[in-house]
Amino acid sequence: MAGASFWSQFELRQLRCFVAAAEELHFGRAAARMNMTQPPLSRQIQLLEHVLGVKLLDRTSRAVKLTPAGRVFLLEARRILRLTESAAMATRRIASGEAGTINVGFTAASGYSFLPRLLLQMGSRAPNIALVLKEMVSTDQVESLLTGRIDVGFLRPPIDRGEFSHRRVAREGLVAALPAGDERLAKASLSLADFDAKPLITYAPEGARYFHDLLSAQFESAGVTPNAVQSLSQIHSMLALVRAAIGAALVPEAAMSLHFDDVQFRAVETQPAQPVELYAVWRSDNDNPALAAFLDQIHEDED
Amino acid sequence: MAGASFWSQFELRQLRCFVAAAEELHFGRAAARMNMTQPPLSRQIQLLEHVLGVKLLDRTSRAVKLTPAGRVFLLEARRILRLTESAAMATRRIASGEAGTINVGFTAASGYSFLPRLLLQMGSRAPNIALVLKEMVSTDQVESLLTGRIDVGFLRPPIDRGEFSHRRVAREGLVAALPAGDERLAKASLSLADFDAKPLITYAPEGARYFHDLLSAQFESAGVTPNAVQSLSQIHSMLALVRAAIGAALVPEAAMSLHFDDVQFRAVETQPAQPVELYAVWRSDNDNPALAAFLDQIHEDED
DNA sequence: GCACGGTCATCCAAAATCCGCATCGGTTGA
DNA sequence: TCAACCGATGCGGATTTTGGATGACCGTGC
Repeated sequence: MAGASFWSQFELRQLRCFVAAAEELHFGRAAARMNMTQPPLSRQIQLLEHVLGVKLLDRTSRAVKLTPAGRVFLLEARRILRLTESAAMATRRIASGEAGTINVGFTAASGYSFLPRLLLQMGSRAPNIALVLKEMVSTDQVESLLTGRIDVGFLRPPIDRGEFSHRRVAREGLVAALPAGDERLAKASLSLADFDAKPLITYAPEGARYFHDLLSAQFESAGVTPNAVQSLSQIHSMLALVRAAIGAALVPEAAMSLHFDDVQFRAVETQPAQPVELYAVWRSDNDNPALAAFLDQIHEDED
Repeated sequence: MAGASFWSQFELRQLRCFVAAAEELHFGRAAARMNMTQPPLSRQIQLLEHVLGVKLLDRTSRAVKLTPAGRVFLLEARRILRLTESAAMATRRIASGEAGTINVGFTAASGYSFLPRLLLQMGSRAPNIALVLKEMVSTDQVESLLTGRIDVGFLRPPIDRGEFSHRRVAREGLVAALPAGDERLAKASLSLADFDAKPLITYAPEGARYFHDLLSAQFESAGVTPNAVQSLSQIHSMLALVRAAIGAALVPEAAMSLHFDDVQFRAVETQPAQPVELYAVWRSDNDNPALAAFLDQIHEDED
């Protein structure tokens, strides 16, 4: 091979040598600062100049001066070196979980109360972890967890997949949403019997399987049969129908943060008292370091 | 020596290897792209990971994947490499004179006509050369040239220093500035005799030595003695006095671009016809590559 | 179930690089 | 004229890097 020494690119070592020399304007002192002797420093700078094809330092035996091109390159070199430092720092922070990005899936209902609290808490305790929120129903969350589109999902049971870990993050009770003028508003709290044979807006089994099954079980074990006048899957749509006095609805407590004119809420006694559960679910083999820091912030006692 | 291998810093070669591997997600192909074999590429990436203290690539014998930290570092690495390219490019352009910065000194009078034309021309023919303009009198320009505060000065003769090079860039005639109503306005052009014993605003020998000496010599060789009613060094101040009908003034043609109400100009015949000279002056040992490109744009025939 | 192909890590000898000592050439100031 | 200083260069030795051979591991297909 003819020694085609094509080093068309310089190295950071050369930049560091050059910056030291340009700042000291003295090869000996620059070499001392770089913990080496003067000859190798001279060579590194010669190499850099050769790669660039540009003379950076005007050196006489008595004085070292920057050329105009050297002045410009000094600024660039300092910027590059700063960038390498910050890149290393940023990457270490990502790896340590101190900073990072987490893609979060959540159901509409969890967005009413749980998620805002969580965001607030994350903002103060882990300000460098960015959360990318994606609203999707529970089944889509499972799919997205498997493909890695989200790191963690907030969803309703059941969670069956073996490759998932999960943690219950919230429990809440049911409340009745009643239209203005409903006679049950006179009571401070209701029992399931108060809904027997009364018009009730219920959950669609396809779009809101969890709430549908939950209410079905509750009413069955209480021996109560409400009059299902309509079934929907979105809570805010249900409240709109309540407002129109189509019937009552049973919604999770968190939905009380949705304010509708002429719709009022009353506690409902159930067995157990807080039957509505929300789980955080993530892949056990998720390697996002920020996820651990995130999960540290998720505890049920927050509710 | 205990092997205190403190390499707390990575090298660009490692970044290039990492970017190749991260883009190919295959060590063999990445090595081929880097014109080397797979083992050294593996080592470079291991070294990089060791320096950062962060695992960047998840490698099984079947697949290579970026870790979250690796994804972030890939962006940073690409940015650093882009920056090195553009830094080299920019520096080469500076060195070739294609781009750069030139500090330019100029006298107030040269700013009226010559400098605007020059700026326009430079803007179209050498758009990457930035001109930093500093107005100063000729003596200050000489001082600034010596200390390097300006690369080139536009000034009046004499230029005596041996370390300077110079080039005449403009010659122009003298014109008379006359107040409204002056009887000499009836003539199309004047001779120096028209100023004999008439009130004339002259140049101060300290602040405007060149014009003072020029006019003194002109009048003396013509055998004319005007009545010097006032002496100033700034042309626009002189024109203000002309407007107030204090007297006439002799100014370079370029000053005609200064418009004063009630001040009109008439050509004045002199010997030679264009006695006012402007020179570009620079240090012969100035190493600013942009200066050569700049001087290419400076020719007397522009006037 | 087993052989095979593919992939990345490791080992090791050879090559390349880098370092530092000694020295040179050129300049400055005494 | 000489001594001191500074950066460049030559050269021998230490260090690092390279690349072929090999190993370990894992899917795949027969």
